[in-house]
Amino acid sequence: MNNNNKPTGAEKVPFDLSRFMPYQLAVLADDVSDTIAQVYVDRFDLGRNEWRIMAWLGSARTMSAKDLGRRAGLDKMQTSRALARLQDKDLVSLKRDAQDRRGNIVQLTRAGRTLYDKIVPLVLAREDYLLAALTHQEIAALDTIIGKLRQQAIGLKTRG
Amino acid sequence: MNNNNKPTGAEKVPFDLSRFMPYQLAVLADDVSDTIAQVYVDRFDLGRNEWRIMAWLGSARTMSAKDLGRRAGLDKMQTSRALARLQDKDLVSLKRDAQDRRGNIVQLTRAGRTLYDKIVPLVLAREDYLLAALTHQEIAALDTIIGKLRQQAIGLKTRG
DNA sequence: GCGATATGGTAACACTTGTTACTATTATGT
DNA sequence: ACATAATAGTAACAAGTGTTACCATATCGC
Repeated sequence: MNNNNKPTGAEKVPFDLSRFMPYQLAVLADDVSDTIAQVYVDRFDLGRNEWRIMAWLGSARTMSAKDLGRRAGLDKMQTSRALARLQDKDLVSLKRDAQDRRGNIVQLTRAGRTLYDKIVPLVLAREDYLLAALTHQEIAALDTIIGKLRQQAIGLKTRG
Repeated sequence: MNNNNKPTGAEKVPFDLSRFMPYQLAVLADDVSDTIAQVYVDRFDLGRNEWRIMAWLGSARTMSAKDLGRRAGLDKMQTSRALARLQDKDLVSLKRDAQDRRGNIVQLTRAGRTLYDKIVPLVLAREDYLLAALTHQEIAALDTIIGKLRQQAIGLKTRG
C-alpha cells in the first residue's frame, strides 16, 4: 500500500506512515471502535473487554469462563478481571463448574440481559450507519479482505 | 455486516459478535499491529507510540512536538511521555522552539536515524507479506474502503 | 494408585495509561 | 496595555494492564 518505488537495490526507501497499511488499519479500527465504545462506555460504563464478554454471553445461555475469554480474545487474567468487574456490577453471575471444579460457568443476570438487550440495537445501528458509507460490493469485499489479511497475519504471528 | 434479519419491527435481533464489523476490524487491526510490533518491540524495545513518532520524524528533518503528536494520533500527554522515553534512549533530541517558547522542536539523533533506517525495511517487508494475501483489486478496494469508513466514523465521533 | 505435569483461575507487584490540575508562554479583546 | 483566554507541555495521582508466581483441581505416565 505504501507508494514506495519497488526497491531494486539498496537505495533509501522513502517511508510514508500515512500510506502504511497496518497504520491506516490501526487508525481506522480505533476510530470505529470509538464510535461503538461511545455506546457502552459513556452510556453504560462498560469497558471494552466487559462488553465483549457480554456480547458473547448474550447469544448463549451459559458459557465457561475459559471459552468466553478465548472467544473475546482475552488472556486468562484479562478474562478474570473483566468478569470480576461484571460481577461487581451484577451483570453476570459465576458458579463453579461441577464437572471441572477449576473452572467457572458464567451467565448473564437478569440485569445483564436487560442491559445487553438495550445495547445491541444501539451498536447495530452504529454499524449500519458506518456501513452506509460503502456500496454492497465494498461491504462484501471488506469481508473477504478481512478474512484473508487475518489469515496471513496469524501466520506471521506464531512463526515470528 | 451482521447477518441479522432487517428489523421490521421490535422482534429480538440476533446478535453475532463475530459478524460485527467493528469487532472484526478491531481483531484484524490487533493481529496486523502485532505482526508489525514484533519488529520494533521485540527487537528494538520501542513502544507503539514511540515508533509512530520516529516514523513521522524519519521523513522530516525536524518537527514540532505538537505536530508529531497530532500526526501520530496521540494526545499531548502520550506525546510527552513517548518523547521522554525516546530521549532517554537517545533516539531523539528536543530543543525549545525559539519562535514559540512553549513548544519543542524534535529531531532524530544520529542513533535515532540509524535505528529508523534499520526498522523501515523490516516493517515494509511485513506489509508486503501481508498484502501478498490480496489481489491488486482488493488492495485498491481496501484503500477506498478505509477512507470511506474513516470519514463516516469521524462524523459519528464528534457529534456523539 | 500416585508422583509429575497441565489447566483454570487469582494475588501481588511493577509498569503503563488516563485524568486532572498546574506552569509557562503566547494570542485576543477592548 | 492589560486582563482574559488559549496553547504547549508536564507533574501527580488514580486506574488499568502485563507479568510472575502461586493455589486448587484435573490429567497423564507408568
